[in-house]
Amino acid sequence: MLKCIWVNKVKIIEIENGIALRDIEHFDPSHIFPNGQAFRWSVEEDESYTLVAHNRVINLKRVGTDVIIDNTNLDDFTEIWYDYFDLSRDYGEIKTRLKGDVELEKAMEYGGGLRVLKQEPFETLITFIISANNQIPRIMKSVELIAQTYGKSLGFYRGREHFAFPSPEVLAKASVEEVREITRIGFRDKRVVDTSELIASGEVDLVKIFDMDRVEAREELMKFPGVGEKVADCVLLFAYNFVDSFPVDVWVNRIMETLYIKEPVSKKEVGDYGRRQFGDIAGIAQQYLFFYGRENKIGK
DNA sequence: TGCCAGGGGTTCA
DNA sequence: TGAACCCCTGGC
Repeated sequence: MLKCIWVNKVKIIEIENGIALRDIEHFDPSHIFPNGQAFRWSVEEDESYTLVAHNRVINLKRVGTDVIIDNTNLDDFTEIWYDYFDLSRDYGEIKTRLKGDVELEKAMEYGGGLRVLKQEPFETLITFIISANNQIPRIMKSVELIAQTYGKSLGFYRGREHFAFPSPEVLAKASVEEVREITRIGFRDKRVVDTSELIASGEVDLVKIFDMDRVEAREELMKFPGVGEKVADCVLLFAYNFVDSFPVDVWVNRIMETLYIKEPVSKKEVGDYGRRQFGDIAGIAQQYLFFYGRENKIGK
């Protein structure tokens, strides 16, 4: 007899080597992953997405009105993936609140399956330090090389060996020269090792940041070398679930100038505008606009 | 073929 | 405030 549970209005059914989220709305892996919030996923030939996180490898695919998650079970879903995919949040209600904004309506129509992931803080911090003045394919390659070199093997899935992201302790002990040589992260090498050291030594506590308000948490994150305003805002949004955080990169800058502000302004002004305009869900609005704007090259 | 600009920013002067 | 920064890719 296959087990079936309900979690917050979502019906989850145990299937062979995985689970099915039945009739689930606002959840499409092809909107969630290519949006630059995560870097440890890959597209398979059958257009499903394989993800490495929390020392596990899972595979997701939208099939009709369901989302199929392979290589997992009900326990992992309730303990890990429910939070990871931000399933306690009512995206239907958020979309209703954002209605009336013409640009956002177009963006939500385009990327309606987006969700803001709640990723592991250390991995998110390091990957966004690597993202500075970098490009997504290269970031993904570097992060994979870090995992292969310093992380433990998670075994084979779909013919490939996968590796966990290493701990701060392991990365703190790595030599800067070796990190540069192996992972191709260039001048970001020292920032990655030094940040790992600050965490491994206990000088900065990533767990404590969960108890801070957004402004305080942002200041704390900016203590790390390689973390400026943009990287801090990304970590707040994608790891700590501060959905009022509004990261402004070159794309968001262009998109906001083109669709809303109608004149060139500084990144800081764009950030202030976004938070003022979209309030406590600014980060989610940012994700819809980013996906829509980048895929359609708005402002470029 | 080979050169050059530019990229999900941050740091240092 | 502005240049420099690793490395890689796409455009010419």
